Parts: sequence; structure tokens; C-alpha cells
Amino acid sequence: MGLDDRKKVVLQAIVDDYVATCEPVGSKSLIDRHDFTVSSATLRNDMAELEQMGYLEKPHTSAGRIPSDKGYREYVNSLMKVDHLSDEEGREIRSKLGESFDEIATLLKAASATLADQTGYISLAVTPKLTSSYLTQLKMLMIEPGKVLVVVVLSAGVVKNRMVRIPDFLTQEQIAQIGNAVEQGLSGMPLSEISLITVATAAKDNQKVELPDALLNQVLYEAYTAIKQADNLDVYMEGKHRMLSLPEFSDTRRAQGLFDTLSHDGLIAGYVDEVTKEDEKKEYMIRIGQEITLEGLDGCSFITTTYTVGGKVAGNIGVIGPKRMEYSKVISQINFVRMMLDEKLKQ
Amino acid sequence: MGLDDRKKVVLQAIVDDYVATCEPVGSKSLIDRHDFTVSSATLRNDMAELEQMGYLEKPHTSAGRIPSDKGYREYVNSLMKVDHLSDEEGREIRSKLGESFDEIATLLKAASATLADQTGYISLAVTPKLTSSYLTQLKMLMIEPGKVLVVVVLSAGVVKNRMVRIPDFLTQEQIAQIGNAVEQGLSGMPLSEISLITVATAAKDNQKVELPDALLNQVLYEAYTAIKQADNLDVYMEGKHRMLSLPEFSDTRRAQGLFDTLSHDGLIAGYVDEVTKEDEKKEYMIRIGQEITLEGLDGCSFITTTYTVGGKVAGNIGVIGPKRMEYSKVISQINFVRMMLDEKLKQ
DNA sequence: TTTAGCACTCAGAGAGTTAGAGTGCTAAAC
DNA sequence: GTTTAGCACTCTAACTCTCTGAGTGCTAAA
Repeated sequence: MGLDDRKKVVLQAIVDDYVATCEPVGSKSLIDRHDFTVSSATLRNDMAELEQMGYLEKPHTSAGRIPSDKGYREYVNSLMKVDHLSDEEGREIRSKLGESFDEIATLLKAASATLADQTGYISLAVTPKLTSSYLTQLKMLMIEPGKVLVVVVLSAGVVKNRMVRIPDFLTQEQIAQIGNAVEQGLSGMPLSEISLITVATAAKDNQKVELPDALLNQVLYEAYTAIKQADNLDVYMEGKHRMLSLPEFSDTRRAQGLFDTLSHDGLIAGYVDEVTKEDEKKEYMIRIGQEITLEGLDGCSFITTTYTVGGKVAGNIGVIGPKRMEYSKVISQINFVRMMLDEKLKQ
Repeated sequence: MGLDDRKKVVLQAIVDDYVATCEPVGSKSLIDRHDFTVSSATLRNDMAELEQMGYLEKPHTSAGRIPSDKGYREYVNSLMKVDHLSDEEGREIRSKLGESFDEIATLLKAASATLADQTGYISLAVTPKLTSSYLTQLKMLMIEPGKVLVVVVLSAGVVKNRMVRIPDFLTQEQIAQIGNAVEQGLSGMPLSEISLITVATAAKDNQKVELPDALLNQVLYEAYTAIKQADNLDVYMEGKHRMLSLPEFSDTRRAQGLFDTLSHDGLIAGYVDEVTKEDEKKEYMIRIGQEITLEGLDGCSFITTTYTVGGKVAGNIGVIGPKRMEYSKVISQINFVRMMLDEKLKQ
């Protein structure tokens, strides 16, 4: 059932050619572009068999062949060789991510931009998954009477803030006290365990100021929603409009379908998460064409990998491009960026 | 030189028809769709004159006419009637912006999303222009030794924060003290007047803790850059990909050119600012086709207006669509959203 | 198993035709 | 002086027809 050696070479050559030209590959042009020791007739036989086995497709009877999803899958799994990044590419990425970033959001934005520039496809970076992280700080800052900025700092280095409204006779001191009490009670607690009840007990156990229960609860509720809101994953996506120059998206309806889906950050983050779980332990995850369960992305391929914060699995970075993608190049680029992120996030 | 009454009606009818169909308008179909009391031959004469005067264009000899930039300009300036929003539209917008927003950024995002949904074009909202606003608060929060979150609050209600790095032996108390000193010295000062020197004198005049000058200056420098960074305008843009379904952007290269330019927030914010200055005192600003000096936007029209915070001129909201835009509808929608923003930002 | 040879297929490019919506112009009517 | 009917003219878009060439599959010989 497996592919014999020559068929493997043929399939590989076809994928390579199609990636380069976006045109169906015929037996003759295959001979021209590669050093085959057999004739075109032999290739034709092989190609017919490869088609029968589902690795190739024909747009129409008298055209050349293009790889099917299964063909790309085989190529990705066992045919392509992931080569090292060229020195120059490495240098370029290094220079773009070289400076020091004080906030994880800024770093991820830069990583995403770099990846998009480098690959020419759509890049994305997702903030660390917070279920695995815990609260380290909670500060409440009075901005004006009745308005408080809640700053939430999480173990993965994520800082989020949210403006909330509170009764306007509360003083900066009272508010700060409550914040401190909650922080003391909850710091180190996994986000998943934080609930309105744990917030309340934390506050009551550690608080020094006396406040009527109803009033206190109101403030605590706001603190709680601020913490919960910090749980949202942010997605930084770059390079979308570059897809418009690819022949596969010259039909604007396809492009629109793609963009439509991509504009829902939540969908994308959720899908990345799903894929990460499915392919646990893999160095990188690849989904090709119909394998992608998101609407509008069935003409694309999706490569993601996971970066770590302080050694723990955290968020994802990835690239979305046409199925006809330069897989090995993209993989080595993603890997390199991942490496740099890991390094910068080690502390 | 002016247009006689019938020519005005003809031009208006042609713009209306072309907006509705995106197809060149001929004399016969004009008669069919409108109640003219004259014959098509007369209209033909009028149309020929309108063309000569520059209000109309022909895609080719035997086609109907389409409005030129000048034609749209005339339409917008004196032909169209800006009608009131339908009750239903008003209700819809009101319901989308009805809830209360604690942060100006959130409110602007919602306004932008509403405008995009409602018009079907590209919407944008720009944060308040900060040159006219002043610092109200500056807080420095130690996140971990060596890392401080600087929170800058401006008079227009804008809250920004930035993580900065400082020597890691400084304590939370010292940092907070410095923050307080700067805040005391600068609060109420217009952003434009804040410089490294004013920051330094503010700190030295109000500070209680004693610190070596070099050390203090390092922290002050970070505070200063955080304040200056708060000066960046943010642009919230929505609905870009909707343009792909318009016939004028079925050519992906046009769409790509547009998207390319739109991805540079700075460019857009700068242009909006420029237009606002040019058309000072106007209720809304309109730029049509070639009037827009941004690359890639010459097939578009751009409508902006200004919202106010606390009664003072502040930021902008706007819509970008094809030249063939439903001007009067969009204008009334923008106006309505502007009104709602003003109301919500009155306090 | 490989290859040469050959008949067959089909998309895409180009040429020719037609239909129809549009124009401008002229001369008569109002 | 406008307005209008009438007419010849123009040009695109759609359709058909043909042709080319790259590609195929099959057969029979090497």
C-alpha cells in the first residue's frame, strides 16, 4: 500500500513544482524541470497510480495534476526536508526581535509582524493560555471618584487592566486596601479556581478597613469581572491583505470568506487551542485544506507551534497560507521565532 | 456658469441611479426610472453639456454616463438632501451604544463597530487628540523588582499604560513616591508643554525621598517616555473586508492597494487630522476620489466628523466607502453616532 | 518493467457575429 | 430658442466557432 521510492520522488517533485508555479504539473514539464532517469510515459503511469491512490487530482481530463490534501499531507509527513534557516533570514529575524520588550503583548505583536514579513503569509500570535497561569498581582487605582482602574498581573507576564465603576464616596485608601486584601488572598491561585466566592473570602480574611457588606460586595464583583476578563486570549494577526495577491484568492468571494472568519479572534484562538491539544507533544502542528474545520479556511494550510513562558507550555504562534505553501521554509521560520520567544520569556 | 434647474435634477438622478446600480446611466433608462416631463433627446443634450462642464464621464463612447469627482462634489454640496435617520435605524444604533462604557477606548470601538454594521462600509474612530488635553494622573506600580507599570490618565479620559524597566533595587514606595511627585507637579499641564525638563523639575520640587540624581533621572526618563507614548492616536477600524463584495473592488489589486494604506494607522490618523483642520467649523468633512491624498484611496470617498469630550473638540469618527456611496444615509448615521458619543462624553 | 507511438480530450485563446444600449446630429415641431 | 422625433453610428458584452497545444491513456514492442 505504501509508495515505492520513485513514486515518492514523483510526488515530491509535483508538490514542489506546483508550489512554485500554481499550475497543474504534466509529465513532460516534470521531466524538463527535474533529472529523471525514466521517460515521461513512465511518469505518466506513476502519476495515474498516484491519482488512483488519492495523492493527486486533475482539474480536468487533459490537464496536469495538482496535489490533493492527502498528497500535501504525505509530502509534509515524510517527503519534505525541513532545512535550516539561511544565515541571512536568521539574522533578519534576530534583528527584528532583538530589542528588549517589557510587555508580553508588545513582544507577541513584534513576533507576529516578523513572521508575516518573513513568510509573506498571514501570521498570528496568541497570548498565553491563562488556565495554566495564576494571579500574581491585583492593584486598584482610583482614577476619579467613582472610577477605578483594576490592574491584573498574571504569572505568564500578562498585564491587563479594566476601568470599573464603584460608588463614588469610596476613597483611594479604601479601594487600595480592598485590592491588597484580594491580592494577598488570591496570589498564586490558578485562574480557573478563582470565583466570586474565593474573591470574597480572600477579601474578608485579609481586609483591615470595615465596610458594609453590600458595598464591599459591589467592589469585589467588579474586581472579579476584571480578573475574569483578563482570561480572554488576545490574537495578533498580521499580513492578511497579502493573500489578495495570490492567484488562489483572485476570486474576491474566497478572500472575503477567509477574512470573515479571520476577523473572529475567538474562533481562531479556539481552533488553535483545539489543534494544540490534538497534536500534543508535537514540535509543530499542521492542518491542511479540509482538515481545517473553520469555514472559509478550507483552501488554506495552517501551521502552529507553542511557545513557553518560564518553561511551561503557554501560547501559540502560527502561519496561515495557501495549501500551496512553502512548508519547509515556513516551518523553519516559525521554529526560529518560537525559539527566540522561548528565550526571551525564559525568565 | 451655474447649472440650470433641470440640469441639477438630471445630475442628481444620475448620481442616484449610479449609486444604486453601479452601471453607467443612459438617457433612456433615466426616463424610465424617473418622472421627467421632457424626452430622452433633451436629456441627451443636457447630459452632453454636463459632460462638457466636467460633471459626468463616459467609460466609452457608446455607454451611459457616470458621475465624475466634480459631479459627486456638486451632488454632495448642493443637490442631495440629508434626510433624518429612520426610527428603526436610530433605535438600532441606540441599542448598540446604549450600555455604559467605562473607558473611552471601549466606547470608540463600539462606535466604530456600529458604524460599520450600519453603513456596510469601512468605519473608523480615532482617540481624542491629545495636544489639546492635559495630564491628570500618573501612577507608577511595581509589578516585580525592576519592572514598573506606568499608568497615564489624560483629561480627555484616555488611560494608557506602559511597562518600563528600572533598576531592580528600587522599592515600591520609592517608585510610588516619584510617581506622585511627578503627578503633583504636572497635573493640569498641557501635554505639549511636558518635556524631560518639566518632568525633572516637577519631581524635584515635590519629592520627599532622597535618591541619587543619576538614579532618579533614569526613572524620570521612563516616566517621560510613557507620557509621550500616551500621545499616540489609536485608530479603531472595522468592516474592511466588506469592500471586497463591491464591484469596484472585484479587482484584487485595487483592494490590496486600499488595504495596504489602511493598515497604516498613523497615515489615516494624520490625514483625518489634516482634513479636520482644513474644514474647521464644518459639521462634517467630505473628501471624494482624487481629493483624497492617500495612495490607494482615490476610488473612495471619506466622510468624517468630530466628537467632543466635555464640550471640547476631541477626536474623529468617519466612514470610508466607494465614491458611489449612499452619502446622505451615511452622513445621517455618522451624525447620529457622533451625537451619541458627545452625549456620553459630556461628563 | 519501461518506453515509443498514437489517438484522443479539453481549456483557453483568438476571430467573427450579433444584439442592444447607448450616443450625436439634423431637421421639424412647439 | 427649446424640444423632440428619427436615424445613422458606435462600441461592449455575449455567443459561437475554430484551432492550438499541453496533457492524457492505452497498446504493443523493447
